[in-house]
Amino acid sequence: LAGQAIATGSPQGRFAAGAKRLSGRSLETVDAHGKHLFYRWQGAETLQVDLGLVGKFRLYGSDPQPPSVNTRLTMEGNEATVYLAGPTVCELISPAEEEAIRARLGPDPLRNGSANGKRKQFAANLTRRRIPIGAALLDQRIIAGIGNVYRAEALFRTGIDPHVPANELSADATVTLWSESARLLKQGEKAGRIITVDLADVDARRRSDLGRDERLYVYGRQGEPCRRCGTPVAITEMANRSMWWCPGCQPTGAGR
DNA sequence: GCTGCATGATGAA
DNA sequence: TCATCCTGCAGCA
Repeated sequence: LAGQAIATGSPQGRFAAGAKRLSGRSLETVDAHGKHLFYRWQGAETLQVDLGLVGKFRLYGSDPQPPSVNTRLTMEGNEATVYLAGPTVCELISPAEEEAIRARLGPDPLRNGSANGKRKQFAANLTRRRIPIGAALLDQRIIAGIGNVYRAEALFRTGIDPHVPANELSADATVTLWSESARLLKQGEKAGRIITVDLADVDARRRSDLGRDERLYVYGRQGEPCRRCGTPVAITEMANRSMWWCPGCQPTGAGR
């Protein structure tokens, strides 16, 4: 859509004023910081989008389906049409407001910038928190872009006990956790879906077509035997969300 | 046709 | 810490 004039609309109506304001304008660039998306329009206005839990984009080429009545925003370009429904955030902001939002987000492993610098920022952010590391990973001010799936999977893969206080994580564990999170996010970006298992842990016959249940180690698998050690996967509420982990691979205090 | 749930964020208490 | 918002879909009757 970028680099061309876009026709916008809001079938659902909740973004009607914004859509009317943007319609016919040129979309200059699209950028992401963690889960926040920034559409920058001609005229120095930014459309900020955050999908939240249920938000969804639908993409079409030359012949789009009609939008559902719940579609918050439609954007039609020359060769593509995008529908947005259910976002937590969809609003027009100024460049200054965009900057303020960025300023309170933690480092995003998928953004350009010195990997070392971002990792150190992550480490510094952890030392100021006493909350469990499993809660810290969901706080977008500490690290931007990790959600409920990646927090469980990254902690499993690094063998860290989710209950260890963020400020008590060892330097080694902090480095490992950052680099593993970054690696998983990049892999997911490339694949277009979340895959955290090593091929070594997958039945050879299924490697080319992993079922949904085979792409992850612990997320959503309470009670099932751990794919690495066989211990039943545990579930704990942490930061208001379900947290899955393996008491065998992530023993009490591991990572401290 | 219902109900409950989901890869979240926010603002009040 | 909790309720609330937002949508679509699977799993039920």
